[in-house]
Amino acid sequence: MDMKFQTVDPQTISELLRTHQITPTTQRVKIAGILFAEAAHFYAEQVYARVNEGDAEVSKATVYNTLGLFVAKGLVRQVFVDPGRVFYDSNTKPHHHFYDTASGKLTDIDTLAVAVHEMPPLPADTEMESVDVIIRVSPRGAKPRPE
Amino acid sequence: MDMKFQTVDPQTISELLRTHQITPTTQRVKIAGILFAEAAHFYAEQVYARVNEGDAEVSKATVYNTLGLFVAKGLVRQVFVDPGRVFYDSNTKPHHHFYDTASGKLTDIDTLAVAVHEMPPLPADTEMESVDVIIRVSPRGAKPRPE
DNA sequence: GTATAGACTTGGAATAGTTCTAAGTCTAAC
DNA sequence: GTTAGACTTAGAACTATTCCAAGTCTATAC
Repeated sequence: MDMKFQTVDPQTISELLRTHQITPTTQRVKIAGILFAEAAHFYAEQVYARVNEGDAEVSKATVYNTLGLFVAKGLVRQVFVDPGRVFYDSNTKPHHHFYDTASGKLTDIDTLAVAVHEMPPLPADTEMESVDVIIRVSPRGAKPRPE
Repeated sequence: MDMKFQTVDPQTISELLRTHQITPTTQRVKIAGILFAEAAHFYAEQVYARVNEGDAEVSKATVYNTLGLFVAKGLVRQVFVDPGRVFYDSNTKPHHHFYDTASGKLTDIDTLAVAVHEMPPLPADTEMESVDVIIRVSPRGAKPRPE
């Protein structure tokens, strides 16, 4: 069976899932195949569209369940840049993002290129989970707001 | 440090709105009064609840319209930290945020406390709009990945 | 092999936040 | 006092996501 977008060996994917305590079902392997095939950022709807492009048949509920599971297991991470649309990022190495507000496109920024220093004291009795840096950009010349 | 929900002089607010090319209507002044009364972060639902606490009567549509208008005019800024819930921040000075993922509380971080240096090259033909740094925190000892 | 329990998947209904729409109200200018 | 245009409104519509109850699969016990 050939899957259009999947360029990652299903065997490899299954192992990846297993190392994250995820039982590799058919649907999960397909979804992971899409997420890890290329360094891109997807939202649920896109994953749903891609996974059902060929002869595959995966329900929307399963796409959401699976993405949620992957997040819980630390396989992918969520990026919030847009109201009401969660991006899923399969790059788990620490990095940041450009967000083109006009096109809605997310681009990675290597952590080496941006440095946050002098971390401020955290609120009392809390521990840090993550540091997200989002640099919003827009096409040059397109003035977002008149002065 | 505890200050109750205080009101800002409507006269002052009207002037503030006018300097931002916003006609100060009754509803807009009330909403701005809430936003600027204290240094807090609100989402639409909270503004709607507050503005209707007394005898006021402002519709949900107007709350959304007004918040959108304020954003467009640069009076407040949106913060995206949570899927499907936009925070509105009346602090327009450059600053960043702590986000407590357990309580959903946003806290300001002065830019002086965090510095992003070595800005990476922007994607071609784009210009920067903003740099948002969000440091996610959770109560110490809490299960890192809630289900 | 068959039985079975628990995990997984499913379509569709439900929900939440937000936007849209079309009609009504207010206001400033004439 | 009319009127045009800006503003507000209730409720419908919309979108992303979650929930639910029922059905399917799969690994293990026999």
